[in-house]
Amino acid sequence: MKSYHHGNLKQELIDCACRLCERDGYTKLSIRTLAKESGVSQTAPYRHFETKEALYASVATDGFKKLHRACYIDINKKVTKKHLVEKGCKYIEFGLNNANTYDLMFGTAVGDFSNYPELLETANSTYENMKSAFSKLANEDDEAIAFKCITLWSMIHGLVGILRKVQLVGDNYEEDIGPISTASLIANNLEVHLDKVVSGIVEN
Amino acid sequence: MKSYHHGNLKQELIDCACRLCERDGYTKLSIRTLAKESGVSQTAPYRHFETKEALYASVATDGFKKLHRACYIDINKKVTKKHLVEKGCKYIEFGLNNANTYDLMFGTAVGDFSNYPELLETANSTYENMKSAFSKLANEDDEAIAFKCITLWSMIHGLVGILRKVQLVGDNYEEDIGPISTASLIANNLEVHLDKVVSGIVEN
DNA sequence: TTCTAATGTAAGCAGTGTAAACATTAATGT
DNA sequence: ACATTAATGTTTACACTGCTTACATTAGAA
Repeated sequence: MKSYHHGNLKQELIDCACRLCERDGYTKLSIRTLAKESGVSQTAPYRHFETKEALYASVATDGFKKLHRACYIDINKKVTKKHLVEKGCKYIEFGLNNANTYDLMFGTAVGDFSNYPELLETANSTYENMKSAFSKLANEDDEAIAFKCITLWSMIHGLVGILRKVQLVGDNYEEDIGPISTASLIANNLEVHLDKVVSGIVEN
Repeated sequence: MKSYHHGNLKQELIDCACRLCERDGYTKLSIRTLAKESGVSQTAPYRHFETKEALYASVATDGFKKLHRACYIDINKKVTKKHLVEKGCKYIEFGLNNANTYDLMFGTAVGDFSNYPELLETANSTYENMKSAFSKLANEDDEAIAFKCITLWSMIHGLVGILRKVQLVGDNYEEDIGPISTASLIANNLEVHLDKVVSGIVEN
């Protein structure tokens, strides 16, 4: 005997969307199947998400929250280079292990974050934390710090993209030391690799 | 008096698709409108592209060709660090100026390049050229070179992604030295920035 | 208890990718 | 030169999509 009102539909839709997006990729997600999954009519989701992009924004927000948790550096304690390396690894692991969600977060499916304040704020919180970490590590002006942030962030972000892409490219590029084996090599020695990268930035 | 057969439909479809993908983003492209644009029936494109993904693959291939042209380093002449910096800039500029095509090339719209031999080959040619450049620059074993390639590539690729994303994130994040202004600063001083990055890799 | 806003449903529109059956024409082998 | 075949085009149709509109139910405020 189910009641007319669901009671907790919005959250259930988000949870379900997160699961399906990560499992099948966000392009495969349809509002209709999502509604069916929650045992509700086709158009019910529109009471909670004006457009599909808004739904995507919620999934992306959830992703940024998880990313933030995985990479958070405690600013109250002493910050070391080791922290940045370690959390950089976590970031990359998140990107590789949640590839489809990562696409949603950094792709163009959600056009302008400004339209989704929570998404904007959550996305920026990761950046802010990184910035604070850098400012704890060395005494520099804001511009220099922001510069280092963007640099490290782009390196980490790029590594996620390339490692994924190179593996997607498939097996029939069978050189002895092809990009695939090299990528695996890096992926399996992330810490070593990141240590060099971070050193280059910190000791700039 | 147009004839039943178009004559050059495949190429026209590709050209048109490239244009529309770059203008509106590949998600907005539909096979039907593409057909209409070429004055041909809705299903005619399927004689030349088995699926929409195959069409995307053609657009991506075209993109990689352009990218390759923009970044090509002549291996027969002496290769210097300056070349890598310069071509790295070209790469980033390509990514920023052809953002939608770039998404198609490095996103997940085309799942496995192995299914599209020309795409695979074209995509790898850029990598190969970079590898050759590195091997000309210093005498090292293949693994070390491949390593440097992936490193530089991921840094460049990441910079494209972050610079774009940060700008997408919008204006209402109005710190004095926020990520947006910093990103612009980097974008406007690409050569300086890349010089540091490349130096770090070359003099590893 | 009444009224209103929030949340649900039903029906339907315009658009999509793509499959199947058929039409026309270019290319090819004898 | 002509018949056959393969390539390339059209028509029709299916199942699916995001989203709109009009209406139904109900929770919570007045």
